[in-house]
This record gives sequence, structure tokens and C-alpha cells, in this order.
Amino acid sequence: MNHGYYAENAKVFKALCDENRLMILEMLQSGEKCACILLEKLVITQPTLSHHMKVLLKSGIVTPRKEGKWTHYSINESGSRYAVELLERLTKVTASDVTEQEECK
Amino acid sequence: MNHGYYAENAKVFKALCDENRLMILEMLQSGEKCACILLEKLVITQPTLSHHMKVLLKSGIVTPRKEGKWTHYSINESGSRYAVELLERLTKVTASDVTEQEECK
DNA sequence: ACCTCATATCGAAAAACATCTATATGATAA
DNA sequence: TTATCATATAGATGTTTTTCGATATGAGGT
Repeated sequence: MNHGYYAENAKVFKALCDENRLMILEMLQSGEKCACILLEKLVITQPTLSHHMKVLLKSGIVTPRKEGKWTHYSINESGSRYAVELLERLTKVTASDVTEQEECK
Repeated sequence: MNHGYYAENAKVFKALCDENRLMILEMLQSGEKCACILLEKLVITQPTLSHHMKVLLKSGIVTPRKEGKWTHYSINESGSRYAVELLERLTKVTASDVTEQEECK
């Protein structure tokens, strides 16, 4: 539970807190998409898309597939399962310390 | 699916992409905590904690309970269920458009 | 009424992030 | 091997976020 632990977890959610990245994710739900397709549906430049894809890849939620000049992106099922399970774990209430509650007064 | 839709969803995840807020969430897992308890375990000032709690409250993941001078915070089960379901929804692959795939060449 | 303590708000500074233009890389096609 | 196209990287800029110190608010206690 060192510094890196929280930073690693935060990275997964950081990938999800930009509107354009949420739109990208939505487009990938219906299947793998080429960067060029994503680009023409979003109102951002190519370098900005490249930046967003890098963030999504690093979070583990999306995987790339190179094919010649093109890069195709798709939702990584194990990565997104990890994210869902992480969120479930983080918000699960154990409420085990009713007795060990510290006082404020 | 207007602008606000993505911004609203992003807000939920924005609450989760700060290391201090993840630590706060972890502390709340074992039950309701007073702000003063959270403050003494984190290396941030009181106004900064106040800011983080506001972000968590607005996301719906945490609820407050006022008791005299103190404010006690706890994980909101319906709010966090919403967040988990949102993430599941966003990463669910339907892969329905194998035929409607657009060409790149 | 006054003092004290817990929390919230304000305003400023610093850090992180999204975005752009320009350019580099790396692959295919001529 | 040169030109072209898709994507990546570099560097600059504006915006958003985190953080702080100072101060306001609001609830008890004296």
C-alpha cells in the first residue's frame, strides 16, 4: 500500500475522466475501430487522438492491433474487468470497525 | 448523448482519479469516519481535505452526516453501485458491427 | 455574549492535463 | 529510392485541478 499502489489505481480511472476518451470507449463497444475512423467522428486533431489513445492503452482498458500503416483499437476485456473489479473493491463496505471507531471529542 | 452526458459520466470517474481520494475511500470502507480522523491520517491541510470531500460528495460515491461540529462521511452504496454499473456499461463489448466495419484504404 | 473548535470558502500559486502546430517515424506504393 | 499516407513525438499554450494560507461560518461550551 505504498505510493505507487494508489497512483496505479488512479491511472485506471484517469483514463475514464475525459469526455473524448469516453466517446472513444463508446465507439469501441461496437467492435474494433481504426484510429482514422475514430478521428473522423471526433472534433479533435490527430495528435490529440494519439495522446488519448496512449492514455487508454496505458490504463489497460484498450488494446492496439497494428496492421500495415493502420492501428486498430479495441476494448481489452481483461483490462476492463480489472477496472470494474477494482472499483467494486474500492467501494465495498466492510464496516468491521464499529468497535474500533475513534472519538472526535 | 449530448455534451452533458459525457461530462456527467466523466465526473464520476474524476472523483476516483486522485490518490488522496482513493486513500479516503479506502478508509471509509471500514465504516463511517469523521473528517478529523481522515485529516490526521493524510498529509494534506484541512482546506484540501474539504475540497476532496466536496468532489467525492458531488460524485455521489460518498455521503455526509452532520453531528454538531463534526461531519462524518461514509460510502454511499447506491452511488457506488451506480459508478460500478456505469463502468460495466461503458466497457461492455457488443461487437455488433462486424459487417458495418468501415474501410481505411 | 464571547471563546473555541470543526469545517467551508476565498484567492493565489503550482502542478497536471488537453490541445494545438510543426515535425519525425515508419510503412506501403510508385 | 522517393513520394505518400497513418500515426507518434516534441514543444508551446491555455485550462483545469490540487494545494496552500488566510479568513468566514456555524455549532457548542463557558
